[in-house]
Amino acid sequence: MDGSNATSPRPKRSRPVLVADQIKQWVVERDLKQGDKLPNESEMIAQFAVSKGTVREALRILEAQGLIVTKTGPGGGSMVGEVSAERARSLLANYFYFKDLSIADIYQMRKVLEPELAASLAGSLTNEQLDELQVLAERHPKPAKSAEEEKELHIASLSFHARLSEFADNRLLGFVIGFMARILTDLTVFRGLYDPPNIELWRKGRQHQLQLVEALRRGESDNAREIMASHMRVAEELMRVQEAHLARRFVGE
Amino acid sequence: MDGSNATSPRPKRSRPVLVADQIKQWVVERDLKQGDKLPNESEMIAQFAVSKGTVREALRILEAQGLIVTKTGPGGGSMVGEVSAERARSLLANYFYFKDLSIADIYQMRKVLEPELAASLAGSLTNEQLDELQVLAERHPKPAKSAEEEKELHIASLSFHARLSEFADNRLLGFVIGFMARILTDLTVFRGLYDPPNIELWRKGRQHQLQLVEALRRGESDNAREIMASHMRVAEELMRVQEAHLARRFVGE
DNA sequence: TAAGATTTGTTCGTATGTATC
DNA sequence: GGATACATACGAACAAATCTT
Repeated sequence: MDGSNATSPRPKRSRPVLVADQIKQWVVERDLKQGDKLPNESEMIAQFAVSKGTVREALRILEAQGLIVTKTGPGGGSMVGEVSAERARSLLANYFYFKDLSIADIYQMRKVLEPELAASLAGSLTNEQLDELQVLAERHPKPAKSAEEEKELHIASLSFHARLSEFADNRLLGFVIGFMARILTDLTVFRGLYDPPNIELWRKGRQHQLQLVEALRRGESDNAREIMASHMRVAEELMRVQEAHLARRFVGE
Repeated sequence: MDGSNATSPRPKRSRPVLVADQIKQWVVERDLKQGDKLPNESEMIAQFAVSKGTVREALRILEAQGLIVTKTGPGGGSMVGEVSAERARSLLANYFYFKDLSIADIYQMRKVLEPELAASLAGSLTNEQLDELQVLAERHPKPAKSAEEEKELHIASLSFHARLSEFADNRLLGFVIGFMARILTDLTVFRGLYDPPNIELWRKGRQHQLQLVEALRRGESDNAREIMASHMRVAEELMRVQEAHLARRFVGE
């Protein structure tokens, strides 16, 4: 589950984190599953011989990591909870907050991972899933006329990839791709990464997504891989141009 | 930094997490960097008009995510902290705790990411770094004779990859590879993924690592990529055999 | 070394809120 | 609606850690 297997000289752990570790250990030892209940506060107070406040701080620690959820009322208390994908993405985004990834970094990975995902999804999606993807790809039939429209276009395109990543059988592959889509979305929202409009590239990008859905529908694995690879080359070009533009703005003013 | 941008109907947030969000916002608004100090407990109590216990729970939430560190004594208090790579790996591992990734899942990614890393590292490492990698690769010159020795061998091999990942310029690529090395190490430790000894494959694996260091030293990017690709094929075979063995043990007894 | 100041760490008692029956 | 079982929140006091002199 965790480990918290830090290094040697152990910098002194406060009682709440100690209690949190014990609770984690308690869960792992008993092999508890999602939804299984933990002892309530008063039992923990007795069990660990600490005060109410300390137990509560320990529970908040576990809650912040998404490991437990807590409900009030009779039959309430804490139970083992599933760490949601959204929470995992947020926690990981915190790690990269000060690392400032470049567009090039992200696309170095997208270029190899997205085609891999496309290939492994060919022929394994339901018609419902394929139709949903098609709807996502068909949005915004008109190329963007303004920077604001281009921003929307960009976010829409990323949501196509985000949704695709959720269909992955390989949860690790799906998570990493979804995480990158989220990072790029954040960049698009927070920074000005959406102008100037680049009609020709967007047209190609939309065509790629539609072609990809068709290839997936027909179960053409290699074809899907190749289409996605092309799509990534276009998308990278689009982002690269905008990154350069952004840099120019910063320097020029 | 975070977002916590959940979906619409908002399931009711307790006061500590509310305060934690406010503190986060406070940090982002002021663009605080690592090491910058936050207000102390009593100031926060006044600022947010909540009790000491509530403030402390909020601080534990942020601490659990690695966002702040807290010290006692004069000049103490909370400050913005760097989320360590180890903590980020632990938090992410929690997400995958119930997802049980297969060996195949992990190697689908390693096969494309590790060669990419190797290629991008060629010619950009210092002699010191290269020597350290060589030492790691040269450990265990004798093939394993027992299951226990094979386990050590496996962990040593993974630590080579973990160290390599820390040298990556691309922090995202480095993190994902390091995370996979950790997951595989955990599997090796917790489950019995190390016998029977497979001498021939291990010999090949060790040769690959030594060849890789040489290629990196000479700055041969394509060569490094190809060696790592071979290495991954061997490693996958090694793990695949052991996974089958493990499955047989579970069924057979 | 020792004393004092500062700030977090921990406990306890009490009261309030909330969901279930 | 009322009783019950549980978490939530507050406030005051004391303990421990750490810096300064």
